[in-house]
Amino acid sequence: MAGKREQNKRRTKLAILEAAVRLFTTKGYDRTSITDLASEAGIGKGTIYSYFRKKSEIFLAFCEEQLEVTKAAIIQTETSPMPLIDRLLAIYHQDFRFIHQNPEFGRLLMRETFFPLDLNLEQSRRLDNRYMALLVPLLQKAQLQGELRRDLELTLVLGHFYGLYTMVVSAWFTGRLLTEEDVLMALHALFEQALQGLAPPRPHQS
Amino acid sequence: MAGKREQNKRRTKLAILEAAVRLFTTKGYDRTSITDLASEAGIGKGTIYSYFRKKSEIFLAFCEEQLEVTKAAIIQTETSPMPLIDRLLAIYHQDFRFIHQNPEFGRLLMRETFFPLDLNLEQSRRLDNRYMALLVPLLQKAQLQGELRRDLELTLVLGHFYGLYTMVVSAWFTGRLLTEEDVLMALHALFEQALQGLAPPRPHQS
DNA sequence: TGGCAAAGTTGACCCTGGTCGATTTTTATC
DNA sequence: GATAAAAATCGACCAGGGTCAACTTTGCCA
Repeated sequence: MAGKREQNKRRTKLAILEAAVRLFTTKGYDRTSITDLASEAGIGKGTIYSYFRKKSEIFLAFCEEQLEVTKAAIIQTETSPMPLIDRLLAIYHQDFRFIHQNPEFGRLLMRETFFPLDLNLEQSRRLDNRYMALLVPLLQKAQLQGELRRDLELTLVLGHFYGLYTMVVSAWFTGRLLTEEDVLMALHALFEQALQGLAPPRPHQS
Repeated sequence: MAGKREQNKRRTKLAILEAAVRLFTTKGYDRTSITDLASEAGIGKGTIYSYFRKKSEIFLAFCEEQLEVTKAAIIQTETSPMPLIDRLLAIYHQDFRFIHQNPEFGRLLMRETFFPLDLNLEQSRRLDNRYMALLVPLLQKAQLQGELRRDLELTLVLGHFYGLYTMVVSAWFTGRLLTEEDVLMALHALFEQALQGLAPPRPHQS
């Protein structure tokens, strides 16, 4: 039997993750204690800590799983022939839907992603590198089609949009934007601004 | 003695805050327990909770105090006659200096400000309403001087810049940007992008 | 197979944030 | 000043995250 040890480890980790899915979605993250998690997974409390360093790490792993759905949805929109702005809006809308439906998870996820407290660096980075991989091709295409300046570094462009999205989500979390509709409108306005520029159009240059 | 009660309350609250300044700056936030705080302030543990609802609230109050310095520095730059982008950069640079020097506080502050967990809503809102009050006049002036489109809602413009700033700070926290210099350069590039627009300049419109 | 080292598991334990009812202090009223 | 209501203080207590030294299982080799 090739590696009983490995096999067990994989099974235990899976059990923890499954327990997490079950308990987090029913009781919420805060209301789920490590002890709960352990007994639901049928293992001892200490064992959990030989698979995850902190509770929040379990949470991130959980989120990664949940986000696969979103990711799939995003990939779908990717091939449709719309103007860049609409594509971006569709994608971020998709993302926001998840947050809107799971505010608790969304909040914690964004907290950890943007201002990570633990040493989740690799993990948190992996999480939004996914976005990079997803969006960069889209931006490249937009460049080719003349919807986007070609002299810009795509990383920065991506950061630009992502920053605006973050700001809007934060505004929703803090109650400055109330409905899903508000969020979308604000996002649209900001993206429009970003594309057209905040400075008045030059009379004609060159 | 007009209101011994009020007097005592004020004194106690001050004592807590002073203890917070002393302990947070020497031991850090996490390493300072509520009990530490209480004994340093010369009061009982429970008393703290009749002045602050959560530990994080003490922290925010502490930050508000620390940020007065930054605020003052910002006000100074406000009257100098530079192009909008340089002014903005100066301001955010100032702000980042605080974060750079106090990463732990900066991180927690931004976490609470953007994705508040407790019911700090009023407090967290107050914190960045300050920025509004500070920056809006600057933007208005820029509008008058033709550096900024006049058809834009200033709230959105402000959100735009703030969002970009946040993104850059987050990139620093997550190790994507390493030095203070990197941060400034990225911020400059993003602001430039925002002003000029991401879309290619229209040949000539209207 | 026997036996031993390494890997993995465990729950008692520690510490901390936050609660709560009992106790003390202040104010108002007579 | 006496007294009662209201406000404020307090620390024992609780629950949860995280640690660790003892213990069990697995893999390996003679």
